[in-house]
Amino acid sequence: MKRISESAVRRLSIYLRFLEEFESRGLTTVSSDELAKRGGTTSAQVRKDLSFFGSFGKRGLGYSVPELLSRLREIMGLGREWRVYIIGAGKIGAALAHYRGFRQRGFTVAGVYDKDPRVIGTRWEGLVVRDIADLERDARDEKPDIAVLTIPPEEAQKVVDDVVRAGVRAILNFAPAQIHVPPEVTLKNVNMAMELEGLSYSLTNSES
Amino acid sequence: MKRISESAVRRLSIYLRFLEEFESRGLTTVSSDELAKRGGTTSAQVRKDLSFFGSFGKRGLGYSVPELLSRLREIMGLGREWRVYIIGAGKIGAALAHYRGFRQRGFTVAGVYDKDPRVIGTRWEGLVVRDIADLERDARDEKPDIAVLTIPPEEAQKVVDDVVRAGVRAILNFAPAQIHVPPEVTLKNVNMAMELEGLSYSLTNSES
DNA sequence: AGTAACTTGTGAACAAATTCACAAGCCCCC
DNA sequence: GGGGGCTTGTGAATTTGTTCACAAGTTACT
Repeated sequence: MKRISESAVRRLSIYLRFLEEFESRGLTTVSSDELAKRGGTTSAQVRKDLSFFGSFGKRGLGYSVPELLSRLREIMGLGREWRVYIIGAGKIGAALAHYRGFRQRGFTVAGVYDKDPRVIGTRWEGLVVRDIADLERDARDEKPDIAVLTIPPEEAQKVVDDVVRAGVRAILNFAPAQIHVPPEVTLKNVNMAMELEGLSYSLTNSES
Repeated sequence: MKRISESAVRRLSIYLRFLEEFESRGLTTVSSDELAKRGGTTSAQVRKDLSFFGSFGKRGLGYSVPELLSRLREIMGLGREWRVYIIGAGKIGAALAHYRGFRQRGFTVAGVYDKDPRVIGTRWEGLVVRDIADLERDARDEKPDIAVLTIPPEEAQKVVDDVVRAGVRAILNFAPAQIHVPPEVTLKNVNMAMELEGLSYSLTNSES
């Protein structure tokens, strides 16, 4: 199977969101053009993205909203529960745990870890904060699917090594650190500093 | 001037971070290969990215850390102060305001807004939370450079329209909503749901 | 049944981004 | 001052991603 680009996967996410909205509004079909307009892309792009996984539409008519929705959910792997460790009992982790779409899409917080002895043992978003020292052992045991890192950058690589050794296959990293993982592990970085710098760049270098 | 790609700007951010680290360790020169290894790219890529703005290196030697650092800072527009409105006095906004790198890179919180009457008027990260209804008027007055949106998706587009009308030229959007802005405004989206879905996708579709 | 109005799916053309590969420059040491 | 060992800067080649453009399928209407 040919590899789809990362940007295409992002677009699938966007289409999914619109389809959810369309469904809740009771619409039954949607055209590539409508999806494109809402998502800021072109209809050809939408069709190419979808055609990668099969042909789900009807010529002359468009796509069936419920069908495309269920196909996309399946493609994106949203049919099942994903168990997530949140490492770093801070504000970002809390925001994530609170986020409606998190549970809605099948993500469950299976454990929260921190290093600070004053925090360990306290309740946090309905869970008891565990000691980060036990992370690897617990992970071997509970086999979470995803680790979310919201800790200071200095400790990030060590923690990643721990969870990777324990078998975690996907990491969402909020620490402003460049993490290295073996090729079988998927790593996504979300870096606010980088986004801000991107804005700073475009504010500085735009002689539109 | 030819346009540099968005991914190239992101890489510049990464190089910048490493250079800061190298400087603090007292290193005076660095090669494209060292930057590449740390940043997960190739030396050719590093050189191409930098050559876009001029030639800062010395053949046989590499790049001078302090010089490249100051050049990159200048390129990225980090020499000055950027005034930021945070819209939505929630956890993500607080995480951002707390983030060391935020101030360090010249970003200052110039105002915090919320809609909730119970929150308006209270102190939040050293500032008094203002009423989101006054947003447009205040923005016309204070002319912030950047607006960070950490509010529910339903209200996001309206708020964006307000700040754009008031002259804001850059928006960092954490709301899981597709926002539309005129072409002269730079918009960056950070969408946790999307990142998680990306992980879900790769966990599902990896027969490595 | 025929026609008009749509919309998909997809090769082919195009554009953008990345990698290759190598001449040219620099430093150090003998 | 010449040679060896590095490293940059950059056109050219390659790979990857996007857009075009159109045949083919579908529905609705007469």
